[in-house]
Amino acid sequence: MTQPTISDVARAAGVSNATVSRALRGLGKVHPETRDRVFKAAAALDYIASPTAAGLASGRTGLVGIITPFIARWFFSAIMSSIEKTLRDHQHHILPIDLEMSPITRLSLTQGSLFKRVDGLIVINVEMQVAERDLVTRLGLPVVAVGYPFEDAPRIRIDDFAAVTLAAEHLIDLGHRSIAYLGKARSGADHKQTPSDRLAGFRDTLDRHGLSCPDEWVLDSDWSAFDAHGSALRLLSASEHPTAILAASDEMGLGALAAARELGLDVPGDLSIIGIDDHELAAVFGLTTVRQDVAAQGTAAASAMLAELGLLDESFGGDRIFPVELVSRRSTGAPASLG
Amino acid sequence: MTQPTISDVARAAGVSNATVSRALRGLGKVHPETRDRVFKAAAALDYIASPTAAGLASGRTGLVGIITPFIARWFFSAIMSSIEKTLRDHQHHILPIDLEMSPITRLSLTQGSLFKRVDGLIVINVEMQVAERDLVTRLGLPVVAVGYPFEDAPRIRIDDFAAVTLAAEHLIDLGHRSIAYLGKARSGADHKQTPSDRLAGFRDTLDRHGLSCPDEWVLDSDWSAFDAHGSALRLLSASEHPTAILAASDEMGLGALAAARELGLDVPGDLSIIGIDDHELAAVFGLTTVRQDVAAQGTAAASAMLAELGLLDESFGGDRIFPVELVSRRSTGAPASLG
DNA sequence: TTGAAAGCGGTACCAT
DNA sequence: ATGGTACCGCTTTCAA
Repeated sequence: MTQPTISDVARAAGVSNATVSRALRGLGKVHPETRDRVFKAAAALDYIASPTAAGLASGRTGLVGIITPFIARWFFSAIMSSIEKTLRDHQHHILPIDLEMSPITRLSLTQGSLFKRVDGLIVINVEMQVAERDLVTRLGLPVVAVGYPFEDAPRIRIDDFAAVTLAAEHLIDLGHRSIAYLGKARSGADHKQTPSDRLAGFRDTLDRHGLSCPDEWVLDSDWSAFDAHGSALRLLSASEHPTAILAASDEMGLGALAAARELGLDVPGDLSIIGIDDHELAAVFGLTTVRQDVAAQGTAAASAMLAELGLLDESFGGDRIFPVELVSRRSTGAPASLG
Repeated sequence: MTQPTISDVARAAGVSNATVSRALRGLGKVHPETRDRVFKAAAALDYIASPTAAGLASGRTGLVGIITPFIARWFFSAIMSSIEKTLRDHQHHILPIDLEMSPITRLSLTQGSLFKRVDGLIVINVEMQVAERDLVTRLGLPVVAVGYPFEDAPRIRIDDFAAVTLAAEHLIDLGHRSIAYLGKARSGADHKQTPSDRLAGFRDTLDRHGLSCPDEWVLDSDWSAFDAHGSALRLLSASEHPTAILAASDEMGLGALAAARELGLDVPGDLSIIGIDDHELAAVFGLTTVRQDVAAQGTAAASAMLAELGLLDESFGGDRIFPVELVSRRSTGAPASLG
């Protein structure tokens, strides 16, 4: 029940604690024979070093905090999965914080012990609060930002503006002139950079093409499929509705798709729908979208963190903008009025 | 840059380290006036205790490991979100491990430092390997199981067998006699308890009603919507197909729904589809399903862990089986042949 | 109620 | 290449 410590291994191998430590961590400067004895002794005792003790002594915990506005949504769980796997390959663990419904609880990030128990922070699409930035600075914590920028920390992202542009121009090229937008952020959301960039891109593209979009066709959403479904239902039930909907995410696009079918609209005949992301279900339901590679972004974020921690030869830094790509499927086509 | 330690606070408050420690943790046995001085000093210095040092000294890290077969799938990300929030309310953090694609890497759980850095383990729907069970025992780590059982650890789950029974009988009640099943686990998956329980429930229900299901109507799946979509497409393209599909999860049910629409089948006229879970998109697409409350299960799992750690007054333990409920929507109805 | 001091289990610098 | 030995910063008896 009582675990073997480094001293037990040292005694068994007939060497000092220091040597055991070096040998087990592969620090060189250890005679191969000694190294062998140490490994044998450690194995015989089923020795596992205490990460806590090592952390206290070395100042490195092997933990990376992940701050996200949601855990349970497509982009966030997908990127977390990929970050976790990459970090684990380098003996690091993630310590995720789900900000959803925690406007107040964020105190716990600074007051509580999160920041003091991690070696670094990956911040996914949220803005750090003042107290949080202060503490990060004071602790000298390395930060990697995904989406929303953080000071001059390395940043991983797609060009949201360009992604929407791609989506909007796809619709425009098909002949659509009246296009609704689904996914304007509600005020107070923690998650806002992506929503606002995408909306800006939409407006800009319409402008450049001499088109406009009435306010009532720019739909609020909390970015859930459920909420989007309701909004789309309302939009499409009106006497006059647009010939296309650009949804700022596939989850919302799927909500719109379901709404259209529910109302008996032909897609894309009566209504074209395009999303952004390339959610697994977009392919399944034939939703046209602008694809981003989330797993690659996760790997990049994790690598950037490892680099910040000096654990990688390569160095990252700066902005890494991942490409996006139009994936044309069955939910978009020329408006029937043209056909 | 150099952080204040407990000694700095002690000095500033004119008391000993021990008193600071007690005061800050609210351990009673501290004079209110002293307590005040300590708090003021701590605040003035922006003192935050080192969790690592506290962990080493106390033997408790405040970390709970979460072992799951996937992070990026509906059930798993949803329950993780809820576990994280509950645990965080009690000053604990989660340390998730994504087993997906890591058949070998599981070594890292024991060899690597996961088990030695957590106070307990929540194991979600995976079977622990021998080395893992051994280590858990040796370390005396408390375990809470979700779904797949672990020795006599507290267990949180729904009755998968009953859930499928509910789904199958719904179809049978509607008049279906030829029902396909989607979601037989492929061999080698880490995630298997739920798949096998659900399949068993399906077979049993059919038996009890004197029905049978040919092998080619029991479809393999890795439980992704994408894979299910492909299987359903194949099934429904055959010259003769069932009047209903029971999908072992909503993600798969949605895949089947998309396939049916793609082939121009009327749902539920030509084909009824029922899922299990009540995924957000099930409501959106009108998929009939058997609902389970994942957030409640997450809260329960977290509470059970806190109880195991002696941090809660109430005690959990034993099996907690959460209720499921049929949610009838538009994807199921009587088979056309009856109408 | 408070303080002194011995750990907790490693790491890393300084010698040798 | 190896050993000695101060820490790392907090918790927890044991005494006072």
